Amino acid sequence: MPSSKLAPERAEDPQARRERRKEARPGELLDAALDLFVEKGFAATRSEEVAARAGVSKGTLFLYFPSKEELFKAVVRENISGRFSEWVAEFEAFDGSTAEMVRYCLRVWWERLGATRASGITKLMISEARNFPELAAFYQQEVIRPANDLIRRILQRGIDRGEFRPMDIEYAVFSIVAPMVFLIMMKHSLGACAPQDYPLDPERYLQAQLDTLLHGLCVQPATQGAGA
Amino acid sequence: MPSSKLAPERAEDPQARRERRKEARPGELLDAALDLFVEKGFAATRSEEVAARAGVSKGTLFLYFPSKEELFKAVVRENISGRFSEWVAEFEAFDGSTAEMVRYCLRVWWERLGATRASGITKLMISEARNFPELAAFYQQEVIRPANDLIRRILQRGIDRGEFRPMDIEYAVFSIVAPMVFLIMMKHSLGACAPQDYPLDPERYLQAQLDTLLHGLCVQPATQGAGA
Amino acid sequence: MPSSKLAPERAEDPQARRERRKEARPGELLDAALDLFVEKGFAATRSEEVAARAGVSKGTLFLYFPSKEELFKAVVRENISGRFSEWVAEFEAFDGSTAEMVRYCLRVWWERLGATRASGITKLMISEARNFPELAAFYQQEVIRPANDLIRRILQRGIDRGEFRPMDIEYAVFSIVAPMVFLIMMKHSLGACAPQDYPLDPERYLQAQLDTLLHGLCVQPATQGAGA
Amino acid sequence: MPSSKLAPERAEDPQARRERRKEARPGELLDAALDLFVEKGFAATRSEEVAARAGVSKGTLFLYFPSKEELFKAVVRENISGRFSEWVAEFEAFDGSTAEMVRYCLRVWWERLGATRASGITKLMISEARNFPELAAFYQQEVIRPANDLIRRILQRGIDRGEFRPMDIEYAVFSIVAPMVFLIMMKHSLGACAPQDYPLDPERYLQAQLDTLLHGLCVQPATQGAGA
DNA sequence: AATGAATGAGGGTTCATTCAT
DNA sequence: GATGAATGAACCCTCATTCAT
Repeated sequence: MPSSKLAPERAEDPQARRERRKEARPGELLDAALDLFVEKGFAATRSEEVAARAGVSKGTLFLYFPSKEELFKAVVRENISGRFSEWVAEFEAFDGSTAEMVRYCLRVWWERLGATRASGITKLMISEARNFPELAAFYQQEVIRPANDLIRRILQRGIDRGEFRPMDIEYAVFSIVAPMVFLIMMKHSLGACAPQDYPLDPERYLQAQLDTLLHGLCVQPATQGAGA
Repeated sequence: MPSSKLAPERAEDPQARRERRKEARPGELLDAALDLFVEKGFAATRSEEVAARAGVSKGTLFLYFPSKEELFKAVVRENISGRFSEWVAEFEAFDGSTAEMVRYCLRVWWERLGATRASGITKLMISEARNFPELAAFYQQEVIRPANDLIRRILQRGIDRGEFRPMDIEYAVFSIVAPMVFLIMMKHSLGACAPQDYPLDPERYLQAQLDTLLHGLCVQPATQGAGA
Repeated sequence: MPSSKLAPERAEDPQARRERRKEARPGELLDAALDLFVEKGFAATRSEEVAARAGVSKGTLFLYFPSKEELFKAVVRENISGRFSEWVAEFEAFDGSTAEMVRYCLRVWWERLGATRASGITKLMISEARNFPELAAFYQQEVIRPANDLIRRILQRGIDRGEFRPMDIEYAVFSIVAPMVFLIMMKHSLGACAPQDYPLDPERYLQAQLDTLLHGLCVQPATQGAGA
Repeated sequence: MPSSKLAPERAEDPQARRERRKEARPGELLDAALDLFVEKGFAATRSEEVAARAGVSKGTLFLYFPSKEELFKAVVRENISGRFSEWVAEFEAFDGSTAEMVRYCLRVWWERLGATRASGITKLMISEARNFPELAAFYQQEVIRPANDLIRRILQRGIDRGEFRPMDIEYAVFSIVAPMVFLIMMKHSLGACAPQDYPLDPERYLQAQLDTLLHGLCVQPATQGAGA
């Protein structure tokens, strides 16, 4: 009877497959839930739909997650994996100009996050933060702070090397973050609703943002703060 | 003893009070609805709660607004789109440099929208767009399109007058929109959860964004697109 | 002040008109209610609509009729005016053959009842009888019994004069009543819904019913009851 | 001591009982719905009441029928239109004279529909048609059209075989339909209120209608249309 | 008498959650 | 563990009825 366990490489017997599936269950459910939460928001996602997409019954979902809220929390926590350390290292080894670094930053961000399913987490988090304050705190700590730190260091590098003008670094960080967040929100919300009204081409968008970001709108560097 | 307080100007004509109430009702309901929609989202806001907060019964709400969706639209019109024409006129009469115009734009936007409760509508709409396509379309038409048009015209003016460098206007619009949307999202989402983690001072934020926006990060206006 | 009452022929003063209207109110309300009850049934008729059609406010309706049910009862009672005595006299004076009498009966019925708004009462009564048993009893007594009596006498005359074959008079009455009731029901229900599906021409309908009624479907008078 | 009653045939497999219940549910619900629709009308029948009568909760009803309208349609299909094909086949195989066919038609109709609870559907439909146009259209298509077609063919057969006189077939159909509809209306409307006033014996009623239908009232087949 | 703003009990429908199997 | 039938609390919206004016 346990012979099947002794012959792992042979044709799967159903018992074994079942065991493996059992362990995979939570992951499959979280996967399905991520998609649906991102697409429809927390309230509008039906538990049954999550279960169906994961290929199990409604009851099973509640076997693994005691409530829809807990499922949501698990989804977010599961998907906020800090890959920041790796990126930080990358940027520390970066060699070019800081302007190039900023360009690289947005490009990399888009490729590794913005364009992937993970961007849905950002959208989700921003949309539902008020309903899940503990998650929001978690997200703040795990994602936002490290990201801001990284960007802050890039800006500081630019200033230190005389490439960037002096600036209010703390808030200038948002000059880089805002375009990214905005793109994600568009992609997952209004842009997903009526694509014809938002023909948002990410490449072109990022290019335009970078141009503004690095050089501003004005022809001549005007005296800062003038007229404000 | 507080009789003077009870009849301050003249004896209230009860008919008049009733009439006043009737005229005040829509406003009171819109007020309550705005608060609740922003606080809990469209779907999670119960009609009865809106009515209760306005001090009337459930049925009364539907005397003034035929459905929850129409109530939402009325909230949007009352707080945002109904005011565009006035703002557009203001900008058409604007006399200074286009850089000043952009500064003025963000400042006015912040004072009249961003800083008010109405800004919650934007957050709400972006969060829930996918669940309410009809509302999203309405918002797109009534708010987003006019706003984008206005900004596009400002940018065009800058270019025409030789104040702004040539640019991809269609997408440069987002350079102005993104900082505003980002501020709103922070204010109503993560920022509303843990204000201590986001000591976001709007004035300082806007100042920093404007600096980047107009002059970019770099010391020297680099050749556009170079180094990318 | 009461001068207006003394000068009835002069231009109406509003007070007088109001007085007259006041007396006409119940009738106008019953009138409006009849139309709507016939058209939409009791449950689906909204009180406010009745009031509106009568040109008064919702509140006024309840001034005259304490509830929708009472209004309904009043509508039916008001419209069941027995004009039977007059018709009975007419038929007693009838001179032609009894077959002609039957033809005359259906034609007269159609002209004076079936084609008029009064037919709505029949539809209404049959539709709502179960919900208003007292009205049903009233209708039975005031309308159905006299009508059946009249028809029974016509049939008896035919038999007595050797024009009609012997028959189960009590039930043969329905041979005349059924086509009339059926026409009314069609006219006010399914036929009013999808006229294109029921191109019911009353004249042609009555003609066809009379043909069957008087001569039957068979070519030869078969032996009665054969094969049954 | 009544243990034998508790396990009459064999020990119930609980799974089997549950399965059986699931399969029985739609039927039980349709049953309850038929009763209530007939008794109170479509609009006045509350979903919860249907569920309660079937011994389930409100929610369960909507597990089996997506809406009250669909429930009604299912009731009609279950009780009327679903049985037409079988009846049509019966008539196509009919061998006797067409007069016998008509007699058979009314008798069968009475036994299988008129005398059953399902006849209430007809009354209901006629009473409420104007309020539920979609249901009316459904009923027209699923019930009335097939029934009329069948009757039309019977009449045509009579004419073709020289048994029936030439006639306005389209309208002669009503000569057969009207007595049936009338009987139903009496049974479910006025007759259901005050049975003592309507001692309507269906057998005798149908016999009398058939006599008139086949042979008319007159002793001699008069020249058609004469005297009108 | 007349008004019409306000009420609030329902009714159809949804869906997270439970639990017998 | 897994299932999915069943539940029932909500939620949006309607409309007969009331009552202050």
